[in-house]
Amino acid sequence: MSQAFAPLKRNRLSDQVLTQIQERIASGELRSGDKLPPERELAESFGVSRGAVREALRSLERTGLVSLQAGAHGGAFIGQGDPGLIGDSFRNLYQLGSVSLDALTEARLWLETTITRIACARATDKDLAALTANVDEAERLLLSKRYEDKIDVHIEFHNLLARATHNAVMVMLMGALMDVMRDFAHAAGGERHDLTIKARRRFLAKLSARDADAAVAEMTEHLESLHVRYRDRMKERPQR
Amino acid sequence: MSQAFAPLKRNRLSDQVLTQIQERIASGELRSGDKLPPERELAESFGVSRGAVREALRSLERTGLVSLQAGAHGGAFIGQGDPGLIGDSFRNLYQLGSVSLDALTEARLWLETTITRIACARATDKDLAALTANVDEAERLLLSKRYEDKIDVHIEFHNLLARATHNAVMVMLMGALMDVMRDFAHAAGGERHDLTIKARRRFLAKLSARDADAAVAEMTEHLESLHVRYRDRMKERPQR
DNA sequence: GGATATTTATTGGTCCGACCAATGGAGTCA
DNA sequence: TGACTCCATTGGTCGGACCAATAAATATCC
Repeated sequence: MSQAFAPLKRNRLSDQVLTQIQERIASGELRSGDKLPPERELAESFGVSRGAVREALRSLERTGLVSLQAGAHGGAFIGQGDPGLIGDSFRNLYQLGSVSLDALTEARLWLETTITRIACARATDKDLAALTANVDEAERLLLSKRYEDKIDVHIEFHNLLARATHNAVMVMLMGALMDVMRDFAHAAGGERHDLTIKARRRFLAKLSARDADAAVAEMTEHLESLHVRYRDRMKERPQR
Repeated sequence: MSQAFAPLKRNRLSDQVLTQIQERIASGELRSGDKLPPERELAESFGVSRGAVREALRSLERTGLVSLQAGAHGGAFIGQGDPGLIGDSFRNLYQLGSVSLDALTEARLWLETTITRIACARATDKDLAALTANVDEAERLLLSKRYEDKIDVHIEFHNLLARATHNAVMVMLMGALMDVMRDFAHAAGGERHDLTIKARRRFLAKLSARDADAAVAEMTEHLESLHVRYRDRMKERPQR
């Protein structure tokens, strides 16, 4: 059958510079902490203008691949990546209408169910203490005016729970979804945080008892009611 | 208590331009498909040089927020985001040593378990047909020389399974993890694909019968053996 | 001598003004 | 009518200048 040819676009010099540096990172030739030559040198060895090099570096910086630093011993240093970019991606996809709120909350619920099960098996005393401390903090903030703070503490609970799986990727995935959720929460505002806190204390009891099914049931119920409430709120707002 | 002040760095003009455009997208003022003013105009209204504007646009382009297009009716168009960026983020995090192979495969296994359960409940005949067709294709390719092709077909199986959840976010998450897995597979090479195909046929039978527990068992066993094999292979290679 | 201020070299950040390259529409000619 | 040519618009590149941050080297002062 006839192959569908790729549209091919790669004519920009700055993209070629970008690609070449990326390849050196992928191949392991450039590693975290290494320093790239100065822009002027790069420009010369690539045979392009400094502007082209800068655009490439700007792209790399945006992806967390390099971080730029001015000054005498500055330069373009290979970074360590940025887990926050995953959340940014989702945020953008949502803002641009490529994913729906429903899909996000549904996925989050499934993810959190899994996380709860794993956390039940793996959570250390330290993890449980951190979760408890978080709920305590939330309770302290009940009377606070700044509801952004309150929301952030509640969001953090989910991230702490993910951390109890002791799996870095899971922490990142959950963190990414919660980043988007934070936007909603800030926009939607005013939850019944007192009820949430009570639910979380019950949840933590189940978790401490290593009763996975009961913990999942508690979590599911809470999240689903929250989802319904968000959905109602967002309906009243202009869709973008 | 004393607040820990943020380090603050935002002095670059190009970053301020970037931020302002991003905010207009976030606020919904700029939507998918809209066109930004020409670079020269932007530069004038921001009161900065064209170079600064270009660097900002380059950043936006990298994130899939805008796509640049030369020519008479060209310009910077607001895009729709790029789901592939999530996979890129993980790839970078791995390459730069911020996440381990173990964490990735473990998370993938958990994710795939969830996906299997959901797919069992939601997969349509069309989904099942697509999965079957994929395995057929894999069988046809058994004798092929190009092992990259064979691997890609095998990878695609997991993406198709994720699609059977009918949740776009889940598809993206799985797709992201599989992107990284593809790199490994290409590097590690030569699997016993004939065995994999047999396992998948058994798996599909369980899935068609809507027997979630059995399907999960089949999937888990296969993935775990795969994981062990990868790990052994990568040990022989220089770690980066 | 040692602490402090100053200079200086390096490197990213910005600007300007020019020209090239792609592209689609208007105008032209057969 | 239809194919061709020109041209205005807009991104892509260039180079060469200057500013700003930074740390090391140097000079200065007690």
